[in-house]
Amino acid sequence: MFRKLRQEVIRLLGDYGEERFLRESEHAELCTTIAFKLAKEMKKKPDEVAEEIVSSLDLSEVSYVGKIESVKGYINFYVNQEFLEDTVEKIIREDENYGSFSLSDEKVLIEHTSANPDGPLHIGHIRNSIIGDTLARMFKKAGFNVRTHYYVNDMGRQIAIACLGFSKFGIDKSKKPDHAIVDVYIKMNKEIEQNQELEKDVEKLMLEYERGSEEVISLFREVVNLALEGIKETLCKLNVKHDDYVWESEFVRNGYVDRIIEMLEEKGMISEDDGALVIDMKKLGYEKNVVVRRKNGTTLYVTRDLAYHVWKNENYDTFINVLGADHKLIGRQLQDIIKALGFKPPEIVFFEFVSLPEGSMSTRKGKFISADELIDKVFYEAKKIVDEREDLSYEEKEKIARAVSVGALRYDFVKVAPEKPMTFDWNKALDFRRQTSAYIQYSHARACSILRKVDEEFAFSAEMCSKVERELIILLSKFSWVVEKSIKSLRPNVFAEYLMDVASKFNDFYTEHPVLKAGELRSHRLAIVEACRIVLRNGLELLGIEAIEKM
RNA sequence: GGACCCGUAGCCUAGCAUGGAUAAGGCGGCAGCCUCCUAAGCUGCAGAUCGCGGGUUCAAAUCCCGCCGGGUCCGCCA
Repeated sequence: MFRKLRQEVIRLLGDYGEERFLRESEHAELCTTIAFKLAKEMKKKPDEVAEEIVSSLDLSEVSYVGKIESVKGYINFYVNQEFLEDTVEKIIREDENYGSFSLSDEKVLIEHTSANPDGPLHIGHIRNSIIGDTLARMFKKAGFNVRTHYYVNDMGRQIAIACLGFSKFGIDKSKKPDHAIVDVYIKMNKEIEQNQELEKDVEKLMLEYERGSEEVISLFREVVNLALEGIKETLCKLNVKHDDYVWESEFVRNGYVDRIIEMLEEKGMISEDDGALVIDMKKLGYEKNVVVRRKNGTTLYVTRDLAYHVWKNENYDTFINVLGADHKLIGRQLQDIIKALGFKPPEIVFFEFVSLPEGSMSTRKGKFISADELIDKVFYEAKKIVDEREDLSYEEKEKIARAVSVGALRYDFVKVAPEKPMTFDWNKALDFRRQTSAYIQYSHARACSILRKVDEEFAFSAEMCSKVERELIILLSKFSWVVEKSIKSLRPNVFAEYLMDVASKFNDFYTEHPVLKAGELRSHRLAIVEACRIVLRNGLELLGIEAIEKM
């Protein structure tokens, strides 16, 4: 609804309706600062210009603007009662579809997580998963045709090391498979450090895998699948699911890698250097060249990734990759090479690292906190709090603790803008009695609790709205607008913040306004509670957090 | 050496794209609020030279330049 209002205001303003001057404000629903800009050109005072603009506007042309006024050069727009009534009516009518809109029906591919299958996901990887999964949910809400990929790096050196360790030591079958794999991976790395001769075995294994040796392929498949099995289980606990797992070796086997090299040759972008094939990056503004084929004839990660992006171009309209900040250089190089080949480059969301107080994490050295450990500990803490309640069954308590702990985790990661570095702190992760996600879930449960007690028609009336009710409804109307802002800037934290505001405003309403004992206002307020319930539930769902009805 | 990102109250963050109305939340601290729909809640108080220094502008947390602090990258690794 707010999107509609913005469109109306832009139309009403006509020549003055430039979007970049239009903003939300604490003083009015919308305001424009265009008078400041025009005042300069016209050599007049901003408030005079604003006055002139206001008096030229005809309110009868629009349906949702109730009042326009100019204050100190700002032009403020306020909504009318019809806007409030239509908003509440639309929310209740659309229910679980409220907030959905059709910005575009393009096919979007979102690639995220894509951690090397050499061990369990750690707390840095899940920042990737949570950003990626939340973006995917938001693009769907905006009407896009979304598919998510986990790109499996099955051809890397680290996988060869894991495979070597796997065949040498075997694995502990009593452990979760990804944890069992990382054990032999770490052990093998230590062996290699002490005995450089083993490097040759790693190289041989990589070579044979790329050449397609049946035996080696089945070894790699076994190891990678074991790791993925564990990774999928972890992701599932976090409500993250990928549509497809795409193995990079596919692009070697299906000819895309050969094609990409041919294309590069045709465009004259490639040359030989000491037996290897390299892309001349100086023309694209980079210091160093990029090798796409080694002297021994094997390809590199970037070669397969280029092939993957040619494939993406053939199958999707838009592609978004969520990558750690350490991939910035190679990511930008990839974008530029793909562009130079005449294809559409991926959009990339770079997120900064999650570090431990003692420094950065390393899977190879076994220096990391696994996502599983974090999930278990947070669940345990949540369970302790829920167990204090005596009015809930065992199943209800489990369900609540699960929902609250996953919510706390997801919200903690999603609320921070991707470009901000994070330092992980156990105390903060586990102290979630006042976690924002729980606060939002609690607000939802409160709304449900009221609605459980009634069985009657709701009848919203804009005339009866208090100040808080009015503010609350305007906030509810912004749902799809905030989704749009979030996906355009690829920053899901914007929506996370919005939902917190809704919960906070709902709690204001809740404490100030009795609902069940509101007399003639009862059905009016019930409609507001119902609308809030819907917005909170749909919003939590968008963040991948379960909206529980009791807590 | 070169490049990129971050730096906002004791702590965590929003705002920066598109400069504009008293810099907004949360945590923690202090003081209050349950004969009434879930107190995982609400109210109030205290707490900020928006890293530092210049510049542009009627107006800078926001744009430009320089510096400082933290992180990252610059492999025939991924």
